[in-house]
Amino acid sequence: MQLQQASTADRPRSGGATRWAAPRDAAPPPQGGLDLIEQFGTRRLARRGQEFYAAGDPAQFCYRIVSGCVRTVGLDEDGRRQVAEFLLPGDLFGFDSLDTHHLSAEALTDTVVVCYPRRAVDALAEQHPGLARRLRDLTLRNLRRAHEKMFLLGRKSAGERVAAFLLEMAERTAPGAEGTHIALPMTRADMADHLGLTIETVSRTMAQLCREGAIASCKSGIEIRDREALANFCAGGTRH
Amino acid sequence: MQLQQASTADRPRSGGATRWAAPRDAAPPPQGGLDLIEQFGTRRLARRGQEFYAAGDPAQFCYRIVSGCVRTVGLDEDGRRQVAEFLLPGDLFGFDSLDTHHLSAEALTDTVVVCYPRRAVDALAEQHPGLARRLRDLTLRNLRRAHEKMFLLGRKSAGERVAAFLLEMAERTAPGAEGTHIALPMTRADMADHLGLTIETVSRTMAQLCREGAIASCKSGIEIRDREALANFCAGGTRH
DNA sequence: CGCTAAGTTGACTGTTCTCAAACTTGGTGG
DNA sequence: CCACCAAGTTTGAGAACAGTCAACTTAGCG
Repeated sequence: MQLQQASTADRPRSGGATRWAAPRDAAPPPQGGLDLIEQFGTRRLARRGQEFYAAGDPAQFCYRIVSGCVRTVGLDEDGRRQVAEFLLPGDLFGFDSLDTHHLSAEALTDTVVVCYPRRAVDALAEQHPGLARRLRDLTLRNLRRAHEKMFLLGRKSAGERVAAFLLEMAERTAPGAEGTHIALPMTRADMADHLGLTIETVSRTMAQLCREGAIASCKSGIEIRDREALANFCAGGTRH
Repeated sequence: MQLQQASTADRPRSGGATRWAAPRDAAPPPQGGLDLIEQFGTRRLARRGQEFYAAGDPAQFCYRIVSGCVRTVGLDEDGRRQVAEFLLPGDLFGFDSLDTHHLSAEALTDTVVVCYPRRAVDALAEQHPGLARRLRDLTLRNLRRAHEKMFLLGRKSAGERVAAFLLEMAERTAPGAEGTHIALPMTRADMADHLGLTIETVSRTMAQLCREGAIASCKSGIEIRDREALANFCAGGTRH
């Protein structure tokens, strides 16, 4: 399942754009100090289900998503799973590692990434304090998000978790828009393992949100019908 | 409740060592690139309950604990609380912030810290790539710990959470030692808000661990009686 | 067109929460 | 020194939320 470098490699500006590089879902290259690393980026395609790296692997590469969706996953000896994050076009991953990755990263859909050798990134950071700063800020933002997620997992009800998740996905894919279609490329099992619930509870909760008119379910996604109601649900919809 | 700078400030090497600077619980200054910032450190005493900073405050200082114990806390509008971490001598905090702190930090006991101005730390990091690297690694380790905690909160039972917490505290205060006294300077409420449980559940679970002989409770702490049993409890003690 | 994986729904169980009361503990002042 | 008080902790009984098990439906794919 490991990503094949040779077979899917693709020069950064090579003319042969595949359908994965279609402009409508392509994420722009990063701004700020991070554009320095762009010269070392290599474009790659990962098929649905392919693994970018496994937990414990040496951290050789970091990635930026151009199109598609990726999940980072932790697994314990009992087979219990925790999906740390879902990553969308524009998101970076694999930067948040020391010598080895402690989570695995897998493509949820066919995904195009730009891939940077860590060695080059680290060397560049040595010379450019601005880049080093950006990398630290990136990690700090991830840490902040992790703390918010800890709060979600430790202190929120099933309803609040699902509603918060849907709002987050909506915000990330179509900021501010109401009534638009939100793609949910992950399975119920992925959502459950992300939210600390079971697939049945996720399914039931989404059914309830439909019944109450907050969302409508389309195929492989939802539509936000009543953002207000969803946000409300976030802060104690089930609790009295 | 905000920490008073003037009244508690204390020059780094001033002779007037208070009882808080007693050598037996004093943590050594940091090694690696981090010792560079030591020249800017100022020693301070925070009384039990005092706040180093609140969520939303501009991030002006970062801290290293010399003795005592600190908690970082997130609070939401409903009054629900999440204790992100407990910090012990040698631990650093306040480094994991962007412009503002997103958690508050409070002293659990009378605590001596060394306090570094962020402005100086950042400026130093600009000039010393090694320090910048160390700061990023520090944040990365925090992120890794946050991910482990997410797993704990999302996927483990009450028994596993409490057992894991006690083992973690044991490991941090007396690595490898069995039968030693482990201080627990936090209240049951703090533990509950850290583990995503209620005080009653924490209390009941600890009572059960006592009954089973894994631990014994001393005043304001516990003694690990059977590390094996505790570790066992960690990985599915209540589950079949 | 049937196979498999994913999703839904229902009935039931159980862990954890809630509410309430009794019980420690530590500090304060008479 | 002891009584008192407040804060924290323990324990119990019952309720509720989410989990488990199982049947069924739907969707995707050869």
